[in-house]
Amino acid sequence: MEDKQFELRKSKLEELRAMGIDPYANGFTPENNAGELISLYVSKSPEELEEMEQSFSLAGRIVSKRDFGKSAFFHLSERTGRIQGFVQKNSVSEETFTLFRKFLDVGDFAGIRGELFKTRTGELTVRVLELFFLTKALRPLPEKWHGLQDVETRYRQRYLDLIANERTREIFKTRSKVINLIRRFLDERDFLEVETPVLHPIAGGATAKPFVTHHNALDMDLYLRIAPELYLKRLVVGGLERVYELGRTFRNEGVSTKHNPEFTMIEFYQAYATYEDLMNLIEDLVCCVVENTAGEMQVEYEDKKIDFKRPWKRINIYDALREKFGSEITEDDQFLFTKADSMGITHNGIRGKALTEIFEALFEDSLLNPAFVYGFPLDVSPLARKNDNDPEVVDRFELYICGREIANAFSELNDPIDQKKRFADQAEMKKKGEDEYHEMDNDYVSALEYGMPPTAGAGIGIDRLVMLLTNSSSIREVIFFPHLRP
RNA sequence: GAGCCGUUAGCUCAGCUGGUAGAGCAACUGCCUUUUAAGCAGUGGGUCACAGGUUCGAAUCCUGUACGGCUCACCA
Repeated sequence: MEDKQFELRKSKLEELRAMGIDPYANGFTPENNAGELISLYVSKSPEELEEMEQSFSLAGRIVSKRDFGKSAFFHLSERTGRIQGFVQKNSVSEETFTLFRKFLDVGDFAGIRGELFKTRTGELTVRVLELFFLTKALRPLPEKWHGLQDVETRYRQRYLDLIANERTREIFKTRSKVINLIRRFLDERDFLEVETPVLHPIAGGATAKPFVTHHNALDMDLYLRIAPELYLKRLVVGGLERVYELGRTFRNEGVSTKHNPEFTMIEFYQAYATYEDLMNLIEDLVCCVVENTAGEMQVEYEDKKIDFKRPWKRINIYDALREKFGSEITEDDQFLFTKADSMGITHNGIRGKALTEIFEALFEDSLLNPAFVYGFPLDVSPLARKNDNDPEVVDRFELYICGREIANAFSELNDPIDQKKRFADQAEMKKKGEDEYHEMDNDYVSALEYGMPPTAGAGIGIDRLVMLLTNSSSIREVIFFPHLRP
């Protein structure tokens, strides 16, 4: 049997139609909003409000009702906040009063017109003079005090989560704000926002497994992008010296509290800059975002306190490892691989992989406050420029906050011959079973052959940044519709 | 992919070592013209995730499946 509350609300809807009232009426345009009325009039005295004789109109969802028989209170919720309304038998027509009492349920949308007054308890309230039925909700809202708790329902029916839980609304407001701040920050510095393909013939720009899709007319497989990097750098070749793209990226990997198959990343590229310039830029950018969302330079995350105070620590991977194990770790392959094996690290004989994995295993968790980790080995950085002093490492860094990688950046490799060789080396590894390694991208190499100015670029994981700023322990809390099994 | 935990009314949750289902909110019917978790009296509402099994008897024990959560693995 169909649910009773649903059937009842449906029959109310039919009755409304029979009475000539459209339960999904259009055309009511509110002239005011709750936030505005509260900020303008909350401090007025009851007498001042009484004298005003001004009428206001609002529209929103009815989120609570307290019925006294001949009068009733309710709360109306909309974009700017919520405000209390009061319906009195004497102040409205018979029809309106019945409409409110018998037909308007919690969850429905209504428009109201009325005047402001203060209740005995001092709450600013709209005395309803006219009521407009806007939308019938056929299903009841989640419970009023506990809200919606069930995690699965919160993710699958995010609209209910947003209706019921203030915190969820705040998280997503912060998310929007973060994105907006980043755009403004880069726009002010003369970066150009661009859009590059999501469908790639070759999945490049990162070390990750791609989603595969198929173009029917061309009868060819295409990959959802794992990074926009190689296209953005083609634009730098084209003379767009400062570009950024903020958008969705897809990686066909495991799902966890820190991984969603589609996630939001910003990448930006600046010609005539080095990775060190980008450390400073990212410090500026993240601090700007933190200051304008948290309001201070410290952020509570889980049981920790993250301090964004500058300057941020800069840690060299090789130095850190030598300090821990002595110089053998970087000079003696035997020592390195034995160490890696003893720590249960899979490296497949790739030096750089062993080094970075050992570093991560040992130091990642200790990097609470923002820290730039640099000195990455060349063989795990096929798109980064070689360091001028040490050809085994590249001019690359990662930003860690709270033990998590938030950003990755480097001076770009703009030597086409070196790039071609790096791709070839990667393709060689790929053959050996490292299937997430790059394949040869001749089209990109030929772009470099036309000359890319010295450039540095960075990618920042927006979801992870928002997690830190909203004290969210799972990436699913900061993505409206996270990936779940259907 | 592995381990652990969970799934009971629209929502939030109880339900003990097995005896056939309970509360609050929501809903419904009354009463109530300043409440805000309004109040009072009454009523209805369940394929206990699904499928098997054990048992005289299963929400409860066992097995499997689905979905979810956490941890680990994988992974920028």
